[in-house]
Amino acid sequence: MGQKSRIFIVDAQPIFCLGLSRAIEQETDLTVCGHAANATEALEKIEKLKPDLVIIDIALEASSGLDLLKQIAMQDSNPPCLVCSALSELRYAQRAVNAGALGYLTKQESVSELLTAIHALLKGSIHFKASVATRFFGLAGHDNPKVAGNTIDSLTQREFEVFGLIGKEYSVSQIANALHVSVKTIETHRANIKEKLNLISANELLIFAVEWTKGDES
Amino acid sequence: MGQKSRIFIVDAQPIFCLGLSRAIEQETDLTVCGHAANATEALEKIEKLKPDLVIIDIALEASSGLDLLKQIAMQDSNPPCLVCSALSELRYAQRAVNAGALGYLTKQESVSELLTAIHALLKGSIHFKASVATRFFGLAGHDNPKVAGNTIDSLTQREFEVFGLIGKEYSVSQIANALHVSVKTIETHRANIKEKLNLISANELLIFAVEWTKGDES
DNA sequence: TGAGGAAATCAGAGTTTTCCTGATTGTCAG
DNA sequence: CTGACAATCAGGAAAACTCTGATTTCCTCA
Repeated sequence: MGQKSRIFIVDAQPIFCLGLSRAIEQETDLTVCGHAANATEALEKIEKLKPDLVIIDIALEASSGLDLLKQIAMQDSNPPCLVCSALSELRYAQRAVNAGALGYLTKQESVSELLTAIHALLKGSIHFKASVATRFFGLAGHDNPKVAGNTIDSLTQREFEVFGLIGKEYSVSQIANALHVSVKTIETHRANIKEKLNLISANELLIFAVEWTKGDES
Repeated sequence: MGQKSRIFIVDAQPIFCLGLSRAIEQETDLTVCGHAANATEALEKIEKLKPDLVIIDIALEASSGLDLLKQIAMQDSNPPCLVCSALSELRYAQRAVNAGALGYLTKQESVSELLTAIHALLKGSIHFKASVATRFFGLAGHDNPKVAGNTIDSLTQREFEVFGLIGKEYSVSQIANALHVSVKTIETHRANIKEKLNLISANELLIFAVEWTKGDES
Protein backbone atom coordinates (compact mmCIF):
# COMPACT_ATOMS: atom_id res chain seq x y z
CA MET A 1 0.00 0.00 0.00
CA GLY A 2 2.96 2.32 0.52
CA GLN A 3 1.80 5.86 1.23
CA LYS A 4 -0.38 6.60 4.25
CA SER A 5 -3.31 8.96 3.84
CA ARG A 6 -2.59 12.22 5.67
CA ILE A 7 -5.38 13.64 7.84
CA PHE A 8 -5.68 17.12 9.32
CA ILE A 9 -7.82 17.80 12.41
CA VAL A 10 -9.61 21.03 13.29
CA ASP A 11 -11.10 20.88 16.77
CA ALA A 12 -11.10 23.19 19.78
CA GLN A 13 -11.08 20.38 22.33
CA PRO A 14 -7.49 19.21 22.96
CA ILE A 15 -8.55 16.02 24.68
CA PHE A 16 -10.91 15.05 21.88
CA CYS A 17 -8.15 15.88 19.41
CA LEU A 18 -5.86 13.50 21.23
CA GLY A 19 -8.44 10.72 21.07
CA LEU A 20 -9.02 11.32 17.40
CA SER A 21 -5.29 11.21 16.69
CA ARG A 22 -4.87 7.94 18.56
CA ALA A 23 -7.81 6.33 16.78
CA ILE A 24 -6.39 7.35 13.41
CA GLU A 25 -2.78 6.43 14.13
CA GLN A 26 -3.88 2.93 15.11
CA GLU A 27 -4.72 2.33 11.46
CA THR A 28 -1.86 1.21 9.26
CA ASP A 29 -2.98 3.27 6.27
CA LEU A 30 -3.71 6.54 8.07
CA THR A 31 -1.68 9.24 9.77
CA VAL A 32 -2.36 12.64 11.33
CA CYS A 33 -0.35 15.38 9.65
CA GLY A 34 -1.42 18.24 11.88
CA HIS A 35 -4.19 19.95 13.80
CA ALA A 36 -5.58 23.38 14.61
CA ALA A 37 -7.98 24.84 17.15
CA ASN A 38 -9.28 27.77 15.12
CA ALA A 39 -10.12 28.73 11.55
CA THR A 40 -7.19 30.98 10.68
CA GLU A 41 -4.62 28.53 11.98
CA ALA A 42 -6.40 25.75 10.12
CA LEU A 43 -6.43 27.57 6.78
CA GLU A 44 -2.72 28.33 6.93
CA LYS A 45 -1.67 24.82 7.81
CA ILE A 46 -4.00 23.10 5.36
CA GLU A 47 -2.67 25.30 2.56
CA LYS A 48 0.85 24.29 3.50
CA LEU A 49 0.39 20.63 4.38
CA LYS A 50 -2.10 19.66 1.68
CA PRO A 51 -3.73 16.81 3.64
CA ASP A 52 -5.77 14.06 1.99
CA LEU A 53 -8.68 14.63 4.38
CA VAL A 54 -9.79 17.23 6.91
CA ILE A 55 -11.84 16.39 10.01
CA ILE A 56 -13.55 19.46 11.32
CA ASP A 57 -15.76 20.39 14.25
CA ILE A 58 -18.55 22.91 13.76
CA ALA A 59 -18.15 24.49 17.18
CA LEU A 60 -14.79 26.23 17.04
CA GLU A 61 -13.67 29.10 19.16
CA ALA A 62 -14.63 32.51 17.84
CA SER A 63 -15.85 31.20 14.51
CA SER A 64 -18.06 28.63 12.91
CA GLY A 65 -16.69 25.54 11.29
CA LEU A 66 -19.20 26.13 8.51
CA ASP A 67 -17.34 29.25 7.43
CA LEU A 68 -14.10 27.33 7.53
CA LEU A 69 -15.58 24.68 5.28
CA LYS A 70 -16.45 27.30 2.69
CA GLN A 71 -12.98 28.79 2.84
CA ILE A 72 -11.34 25.41 2.46
CA ALA A 73 -13.45 24.79 -0.61
CA MET A 74 -11.97 27.92 -2.17
CA GLN A 75 -8.39 26.80 -1.69
CA ASP A 76 -6.30 25.38 -4.52
CA SER A 77 -6.01 22.00 -2.90
CA ASN A 78 -9.56 21.19 -1.96
CA PRO A 79 -9.40 18.18 0.38
CA PRO A 80 -12.56 16.27 1.31
CA CYS A 81 -13.98 17.40 4.65
CA LEU A 82 -15.64 15.24 7.31
CA VAL A 83 -17.60 17.10 9.96
CA CYS A 84 -17.36 15.58 13.44
CA SER A 85 -19.47 17.48 15.91
CA ALA A 86 -21.45 17.00 19.10
CA LEU A 87 -24.30 18.90 17.50
CA SER A 88 -27.29 17.01 16.15
CA GLU A 89 -26.87 16.04 12.52
CA LEU A 90 -30.57 16.56 11.91
CA ARG A 91 -30.00 20.26 12.40
CA TYR A 92 -26.54 20.74 11.00
CA ALA A 93 -25.85 18.08 8.40
CA GLN A 94 -27.52 19.95 5.62
CA ARG A 95 -25.78 23.21 6.40
CA ALA A 96 -22.49 21.35 6.54
CA VAL A 97 -23.15 19.84 3.12
CA ASN A 98 -23.96 23.22 1.66
CA ALA A 99 -20.71 24.54 3.05
CA GLY A 100 -18.84 21.75 1.32
CA ALA A 101 -18.69 18.79 3.71
CA LEU A 102 -18.84 15.27 2.31
CA GLY A 103 -19.70 13.56 5.58
CA TYR A 104 -21.20 14.16 9.00
CA LEU A 105 -20.39 12.21 12.13
CA THR A 106 -21.56 12.94 15.68
CA LYS A 107 -19.09 12.73 18.52
CA GLN A 108 -21.28 10.05 20.08
CA GLU A 109 -20.21 7.72 17.31
CA SER A 110 -17.83 4.84 17.89
CA VAL A 111 -14.23 4.68 16.74
CA SER A 112 -15.03 2.05 14.13
CA GLU A 113 -17.77 4.26 12.72
CA LEU A 114 -15.25 7.08 12.55
CA LEU A 115 -12.82 4.93 10.60
CA THR A 116 -15.58 3.79 8.26
CA ALA A 117 -16.41 7.41 7.51
CA ILE A 118 -12.77 8.34 6.97
CA HIS A 119 -12.21 5.51 4.54
CA ALA A 120 -15.43 6.32 2.71
CA LEU A 121 -14.36 9.90 2.11
CA LEU A 122 -10.84 8.89 1.10
CA LYS A 123 -12.31 6.59 -1.51
CA GLY A 124 -14.29 9.48 -2.93
CA SER A 125 -17.72 8.67 -1.53
CA ILE A 126 -19.76 10.39 1.15
CA HIS A 127 -20.89 9.38 4.64
CA PHE A 128 -24.15 10.26 6.37
CA LYS A 129 -26.59 8.56 8.67
CA ALA A 130 -29.57 7.02 6.94
CA SER A 131 -31.95 9.27 8.88
CA VAL A 132 -30.22 12.35 7.55
CA ALA A 133 -30.02 11.05 4.02
CA THR A 134 -33.70 10.18 3.78
CA ARG A 135 -34.88 13.42 5.28
CA PHE A 136 -32.74 15.86 3.37
CA PHE A 137 -31.68 14.14 0.22
CA GLY A 138 -34.56 11.76 -0.43
CA LEU A 139 -32.11 8.94 -0.99
CA ALA A 140 -34.55 6.33 0.27
CA GLY A 141 -37.26 7.14 -2.22
CA HIS A 142 -37.12 7.59 -5.95
CA ASP A 143 -37.78 11.08 -7.11
CA ASN A 144 -36.06 13.92 -5.36
CA PRO A 145 -37.16 17.18 -6.87
CA LYS A 146 -35.91 20.17 -4.94
CA VAL A 147 -33.43 18.15 -2.90
CA ALA A 148 -30.53 19.96 -1.33
CA GLY A 149 -31.69 23.35 -2.54
CA ASN A 150 -33.62 23.90 0.67
CA THR A 151 -31.40 26.01 2.88
CA ILE A 152 -31.15 29.39 4.44
CA ASP A 153 -29.90 30.71 1.12
CA SER A 154 -33.21 29.92 -0.53
CA LEU A 155 -35.08 32.28 1.79
CA THR A 156 -36.28 35.56 0.36
CA GLN A 157 -35.28 38.86 1.89
CA ARG A 158 -38.41 39.17 3.95
CA GLU A 159 -38.39 35.57 5.04
CA PHE A 160 -34.82 35.97 6.18
CA GLU A 161 -35.76 38.97 8.28
CA VAL A 162 -38.53 36.99 9.94
CA PHE A 163 -36.18 34.07 10.43
CA GLY A 164 -33.67 36.32 12.16
CA LEU A 165 -36.30 37.68 14.54
CA ILE A 166 -37.51 34.18 15.36
CA GLY A 167 -33.91 33.43 16.25
CA LYS A 168 -33.99 36.36 18.63
CA GLU A 169 -36.95 34.75 20.35
CA TYR A 170 -39.51 37.23 19.07
CA SER A 171 -43.08 35.96 19.24
CA VAL A 172 -45.26 36.06 16.14
CA SER A 173 -47.06 39.17 17.31
CA GLN A 174 -43.79 40.86 18.23
CA ILE A 175 -42.43 40.19 14.76
CA ALA A 176 -45.60 41.49 13.16
CA ASN A 177 -45.25 44.60 15.25
CA ALA A 178 -41.57 45.07 14.50
CA LEU A 179 -42.09 44.77 10.76
CA HIS A 180 -45.36 46.72 10.76
CA VAL A 181 -47.37 44.03 9.06
CA SER A 182 -50.22 41.73 9.97
CA VAL A 183 -49.82 38.68 12.17
CA LYS A 184 -51.26 36.71 9.28
CA THR A 185 -48.40 37.77 7.06
CA ILE A 186 -45.85 36.54 9.54
CA GLU A 187 -47.68 33.25 9.78
CA THR A 188 -47.41 32.83 6.04
CA HIS A 189 -43.72 33.67 6.10
CA ARG A 190 -43.14 31.16 8.87
CA ALA A 191 -44.97 28.48 6.95
CA ASN A 192 -42.86 29.19 3.86
CA ILE A 193 -39.66 29.13 5.89
CA LYS A 194 -40.55 25.80 7.42
CA GLU A 195 -41.29 24.45 3.97
CA LYS A 196 -37.96 25.62 2.58
CA LEU A 197 -35.93 24.38 5.53
CA ASN A 198 -37.62 21.01 5.84
CA LEU A 199 -38.84 21.79 9.34
CA ILE A 200 -41.95 20.12 10.62
CA SER A 201 -43.16 21.95 13.70
CA ALA A 202 -43.03 25.48 15.02
CA ASN A 203 -40.77 24.28 17.80
CA GLU A 204 -38.27 22.93 15.32
CA LEU A 205 -38.27 26.23 13.53
CA LEU A 206 -37.65 28.13 16.74
CA ILE A 207 -34.76 25.94 17.77
CA PHE A 208 -33.21 25.96 14.33
CA ALA A 209 -33.46 29.74 14.13
CA VAL A 210 -32.00 30.24 17.60
CA GLU A 211 -29.09 27.93 16.93
CA TRP A 212 -28.44 29.45 13.57
CA THR A 213 -28.48 32.96 14.97
CA LYS A 214 -26.18 31.97 17.79
CA GLY A 215 -23.65 30.04 15.74
CA ASP A 216 -23.43 33.00 13.45
CA GLU A 217 -22.11 35.60 15.81
CA SER A 218 -20.23 33.87 18.61
CA MET B 1 4.99 6.20 45.55
CA GLY B 2 3.93 2.69 44.62
CA GLN B 3 0.21 2.54 43.97
CA LYS B 4 -1.27 4.38 40.99
CA SER B 5 -4.49 6.32 41.50
CA ARG B 6 -7.35 4.56 39.70
CA ILE B 7 -9.69 6.71 37.62
CA PHE B 8 -13.10 5.82 36.20
CA ILE B 9 -14.55 7.65 33.17
CA VAL B 10 -18.23 8.20 32.38
CA ASP B 11 -18.68 9.72 28.93
CA ALA B 12 -20.91 8.96 25.96
CA GLN B 13 -18.31 9.98 23.38
CA PRO B 14 -16.00 7.04 22.64
CA ILE B 15 -13.40 9.17 20.89
CA PHE B 16 -13.24 11.67 23.73
CA CYS B 17 -13.02 8.74 26.15
CA LEU B 18 -10.03 7.47 24.24
CA GLY B 19 -8.29 10.84 24.42
CA LEU B 20 -8.99 11.10 28.13
CA SER B 21 -7.58 7.64 28.73
CA ARG B 22 -4.40 8.38 26.80
CA ALA B 23 -3.86 11.65 28.62
CA ILE B 24 -4.25 9.93 31.98
CA GLU B 25 -2.15 6.87 31.16
CA GLN B 26 0.73 9.12 30.15
CA GLU B 27 1.10 10.04 33.81
CA THR B 28 3.18 7.73 35.95
CA ASP B 29 0.93 8.00 38.98
CA LEU B 30 -2.44 7.60 37.25
CA THR B 31 -4.33 4.80 35.53
CA VAL B 32 -7.79 4.30 34.05
CA CYS B 33 -9.65 1.44 35.72
CA GLY B 34 -12.75 1.49 33.55
CA HIS B 35 -15.34 3.53 31.73
CA ALA B 36 -19.06 3.66 30.99
CA ALA B 37 -21.32 5.44 28.52
CA ASN B 38 -24.49 5.60 30.61
CA ALA B 39 -25.61 5.99 34.20
CA THR B 40 -26.68 2.45 35.02
CA GLU B 41 -23.52 0.91 33.64
CA ALA B 42 -21.47 3.52 35.50
CA LEU B 43 -23.12 2.86 38.88
CA GLU B 44 -22.55 -0.88 38.64
CA LYS B 45 -18.91 -0.62 37.69
CA ILE B 46 -18.07 2.11 40.17
CA GLU B 47 -19.60 0.05 42.97
CA LYS B 48 -17.45 -2.88 41.96
CA LEU B 49 -14.19 -1.16 41.02
CA LYS B 50 -14.10 1.47 43.76
CA PRO B 51 -12.01 4.00 41.82
CA ASP B 52 -10.10 6.85 43.49
CA LEU B 53 -11.68 9.40 41.18
CA VAL B 54 -14.57 9.59 38.70
CA ILE B 55 -14.54 11.85 35.66
CA ILE B 56 -18.07 12.40 34.41
CA ASP B 57 -19.78 14.20 31.56
CA ILE B 58 -23.12 15.92 32.16
CA ALA B 59 -24.57 15.06 28.76
CA LEU B 60 -25.01 11.30 28.83
CA GLU B 61 -27.36 9.28 26.73
CA ALA B 62 -30.92 9.10 28.03
CA SER B 63 -30.07 10.56 31.42
CA SER B 64 -28.40 13.47 33.09
CA GLY B 65 -24.94 13.21 34.60
CA LEU B 66 -26.29 15.20 37.53
CA ASP B 67 -28.51 12.34 38.59
CA LEU B 68 -25.56 10.05 38.35
CA LEU B 69 -23.54 12.36 40.59
CA LYS B 70 -26.26 12.20 43.23
CA GLN B 71 -26.45 8.44 43.01
CA ILE B 72 -22.69 8.09 43.31
CA ALA B 73 -22.81 10.24 46.41
CA MET B 74 -25.20 7.74 47.96
CA GLN B 75 -22.89 4.78 47.39
CA ASP B 76 -20.76 3.28 50.14
CA SER B 77 -17.53 4.24 48.48
CA ASN B 78 -18.02 7.85 47.61
CA PRO B 79 -15.20 8.78 45.24
CA PRO B 80 -14.52 12.42 44.36
CA CYS B 81 -16.12 13.42 41.06
CA LEU B 82 -14.75 15.74 38.42
CA VAL B 83 -17.22 16.99 35.83
CA CYS B 84 -15.78 17.33 32.34
CA SER B 85 -18.35 18.69 29.96
CA ALA B 86 -18.65 20.71 26.77
CA LEU B 87 -21.36 22.76 28.46
CA SER B 88 -20.49 26.19 29.80
CA GLU B 89 -19.33 26.11 33.40
CA LEU B 90 -20.98 29.41 34.15
CA ARG B 91 -24.27 27.77 33.48
CA TYR B 92 -23.82 24.31 34.88
CA ALA B 93 -21.03 24.34 37.44
CA GLN B 94 -23.29 25.15 40.32
CA ARG B 95 -25.74 22.40 39.52
CA ALA B 96 -22.84 20.01 39.33
CA VAL B 97 -21.65 21.14 42.75
CA ASN B 98 -25.11 20.75 44.24
CA ALA B 99 -25.16 17.23 42.89
CA GLY B 100 -21.86 16.43 44.55
CA ALA B 101 -19.08 17.34 42.11
CA LEU B 102 -15.79 18.65 43.48
CA GLY B 103 -14.52 20.10 40.23
CA TYR B 104 -15.66 21.34 36.84
CA LEU B 105 -13.61 21.32 33.66
CA THR B 106 -14.77 22.22 30.17
CA LYS B 107 -13.80 20.04 27.26
CA GLN B 108 -12.07 23.03 25.72
CA GLU B 109 -9.43 22.81 28.43
CA SER B 110 -5.89 21.60 27.74
CA VAL B 111 -4.48 18.25 28.81
CA SER B 112 -2.23 19.87 31.40
CA GLU B 113 -5.22 21.65 32.89
CA LEU B 114 -7.01 18.30 33.06
CA LEU B 115 -4.12 16.72 34.91
CA THR B 116 -3.94 19.66 37.30
CA ALA B 117 -7.61 19.18 38.12
CA ILE B 118 -7.24 15.43 38.60
CA HIS B 119 -4.31 15.84 40.98
CA ALA B 120 -6.15 18.56 42.88
CA LEU B 121 -9.14 16.29 43.52
CA LEU B 122 -6.95 13.32 44.42
CA LYS B 123 -5.25 15.45 47.04
CA GLY B 124 -8.62 16.27 48.53
CA SER B 125 -9.05 19.78 47.24
CA ILE B 126 -11.45 21.14 44.61
CA HIS B 127 -10.93 22.59 41.14
CA PHE B 128 -12.92 25.37 39.50
CA LYS B 129 -12.17 28.27 37.26
CA ALA B 130 -11.71 31.52 39.13
CA SER B 131 -14.64 33.03 37.25
CA VAL B 132 -16.93 30.27 38.46
CA ALA B 133 -15.65 30.40 42.01
CA THR B 134 -16.19 34.11 42.43
CA ARG B 135 -19.59 34.08 40.81
CA PHE B 136 -21.17 31.17 42.58
CA PHE B 137 -19.37 30.61 45.83
CA GLY B 138 -18.51 34.16 46.74
CA LEU B 139 -14.93 33.11 47.35
CA ALA B 140 -13.81 36.62 46.57
CA GLY B 141 -16.30 38.04 49.03
CA HIS B 142 -17.66 36.63 52.28
CA ASP B 143 -21.21 35.38 52.66
CA ASN B 144 -22.75 32.82 50.33
CA PRO B 145 -26.37 31.97 51.10
CA LYS B 146 -27.91 29.62 48.62
CA VAL B 147 -26.49 31.60 45.77
CA ALA B 148 -28.32 31.74 42.47
CA GLY B 149 -31.26 29.83 43.92
CA ASN B 150 -33.44 28.81 41.03
CA THR B 151 -31.82 25.96 39.18
CA ILE B 152 -32.73 22.67 37.65
CA ASP B 153 -32.11 21.10 41.02
CA SER B 154 -35.11 22.85 42.50
CA LEU B 155 -37.38 20.97 40.10
CA THR B 156 -39.30 18.03 41.48
CA GLN B 157 -38.95 14.58 39.99
CA ARG B 158 -42.00 14.94 37.80
CA GLU B 159 -41.12 18.45 36.73
CA PHE B 160 -37.68 17.29 35.73
CA GLU B 161 -39.14 14.51 33.61
CA VAL B 162 -41.35 17.00 31.82
CA PHE B 163 -38.40 19.34 31.42
CA GLY B 164 -36.39 16.57 29.82
CA LEU B 165 -39.12 15.77 27.34
CA ILE B 166 -39.51 19.43 26.44
CA GLY B 167 -35.80 19.39 25.71
CA LYS B 168 -36.38 16.50 23.35
CA GLU B 169 -38.87 18.66 21.49
CA TYR B 170 -41.93 16.79 22.64
CA SER B 171 -45.15 18.77 22.28
CA VAL B 172 -47.43 19.22 25.25
CA SER B 173 -49.82 16.55 24.05
CA GLN B 174 -46.95 14.17 23.33
CA ILE B 175 -45.64 14.63 26.85
CA ALA B 176 -49.10 14.08 28.30
CA ASN B 177 -49.34 10.93 26.26
CA ALA B 178 -45.89 9.68 27.22
CA LEU B 179 -46.51 10.19 30.93
CA HIS B 180 -50.11 8.98 30.79
CA VAL B 181 -51.60 12.10 32.33
CA SER B 182 -53.82 14.95 31.23
CA VAL B 183 -52.64 17.78 29.03
CA LYS B 184 -53.72 20.09 31.83
CA THR B 185 -51.29 18.46 34.19
CA ILE B 186 -48.43 19.05 31.82
CA GLU B 187 -49.43 22.65 31.45
CA THR B 188 -49.30 23.06 35.21
CA HIS B 189 -45.90 21.43 35.37
CA ARG B 190 -44.64 23.70 32.63
CA ALA B 191 -45.90 26.74 34.46
CA ASN B 192 -44.17 25.63 37.64
CA ILE B 193 -40.94 24.94 35.80
CA LYS B 194 -41.00 28.37 34.22
CA GLU B 195 -41.59 29.89 37.64
CA LYS B 196 -38.68 28.03 39.21
CA LEU B 197 -36.27 28.73 36.39
CA ASN B 198 -37.25 32.36 36.03
CA LEU B 199 -38.34 31.89 32.45
CA ILE B 200 -40.96 34.16 31.02
CA SER B 201 -42.32 32.64 27.84
CA ALA B 202 -42.90 29.14 26.53
CA ASN B 203 -40.28 29.81 23.88
CA GLU B 204 -37.67 30.59 26.50
CA LEU B 205 -38.52 27.38 28.27
CA LEU B 206 -38.17 25.37 25.08
CA ILE B 207 -34.82 26.88 24.22
CA PHE B 208 -33.46 26.46 27.73
CA ALA B 209 -34.61 22.85 27.86
CA VAL B 210 -33.12 22.06 24.47
CA GLU B 211 -29.81 23.62 25.46
CA TRP B 212 -29.80 21.59 28.61
CA THR B 213 -30.62 18.37 26.85
CA LYS B 214 -28.21 18.97 23.99
CA GLY B 215 -25.91 16.05 23.44
CA ASP B 216 -28.42 13.48 24.57
CA GLU B 217 -29.97 13.29 21.18
CA SER B 218 -28.60 11.53 18.21
C1' DT C 1 -51.27 12.30 66.02
C1' DG C 2 -52.83 15.62 63.46
C1' DA C 3 -51.72 20.12 61.16
C1' DG C 4 -49.06 21.89 57.54
C1' DG C 5 -46.68 21.56 53.36
C1' DA C 6 -45.02 19.82 49.19
C1' DA C 7 -45.97 16.96 45.06
C1' DA C 8 -48.91 15.50 41.53
C1' DT C 9 -53.12 15.53 39.46
C1' DC C 10 -56.92 18.03 36.89
C1' DA C 11 -60.73 21.89 35.26
C1' DG C 12 -62.62 26.35 33.37
C1' DA C 13 -62.07 30.19 30.59
C1' DG C 14 -59.91 33.52 27.83
C1' DT C 15 -55.93 34.55 24.81
C1' DT C 16 -52.56 33.42 21.52
C1' DT C 17 -50.34 30.53 18.27
C1' DT C 18 -50.44 27.02 14.89
C1' DC C 19 -51.74 25.18 10.58
C1' DC C 20 -54.68 24.46 6.98
C1' DT C 21 -57.20 26.58 3.21
C1' DG C 22 -57.18 30.18 0.24
C1' DA C 23 -56.75 35.36 -2.08
C1' DT C 24 -54.75 39.94 -3.75
C1' DT C 25 -51.20 43.19 -5.26
C1' DG C 26 -46.87 44.44 -7.34
C1' DT C 27 -42.55 43.44 -9.87
C1' DC C 28 -39.76 41.70 -13.24
C1' DA C 29 -38.28 38.62 -17.22
C1' DG C 30 -39.13 36.54 -21.35
C1' DC D 1 -48.72 40.36 -21.78
C1' DT D 2 -48.20 36.41 -19.35
C1' DG D 3 -46.27 33.69 -15.82
C1' DA D 4 -43.34 33.26 -11.85
C1' DC D 5 -42.27 35.02 -7.61
C1' DA D 6 -42.36 38.07 -3.57
C1' DA D 7 -45.07 40.10 -0.13
C1' DT D 8 -49.25 41.01 1.80
C1' DC D 9 -53.59 39.47 4.17
C1' DA D 10 -58.26 36.40 5.83
C1' DG D 11 -61.17 32.59 7.78
C1' DG D 12 -61.57 28.87 10.72
C1' DA D 13 -60.50 24.86 13.44
C1' DA D 14 -57.27 22.85 16.51
C1' DA D 15 -53.67 23.18 19.63
C1' DA D 16 -51.04 25.51 22.93
C1' DC D 17 -50.54 29.09 26.41
C1' DT D 18 -51.86 31.57 30.81
C1' DC D 19 -54.34 32.36 34.70
C1' DT D 20 -56.92 31.04 38.69
C1' DG D 21 -58.39 27.79 41.03
C1' DA D 22 -59.23 22.67 43.24
C1' DT D 23 -58.33 17.77 44.95
C1' DT D 24 -55.65 13.95 46.69
C1' DT D 25 -51.78 11.76 48.60
C1' DC D 26 -47.83 11.47 51.16
C1' DC D 27 -44.37 13.02 54.36
C1' DT D 28 -42.72 15.77 58.19
C1' DC D 29 -42.53 17.46 62.66
C1' DA D 30 -44.12 19.72 66.66
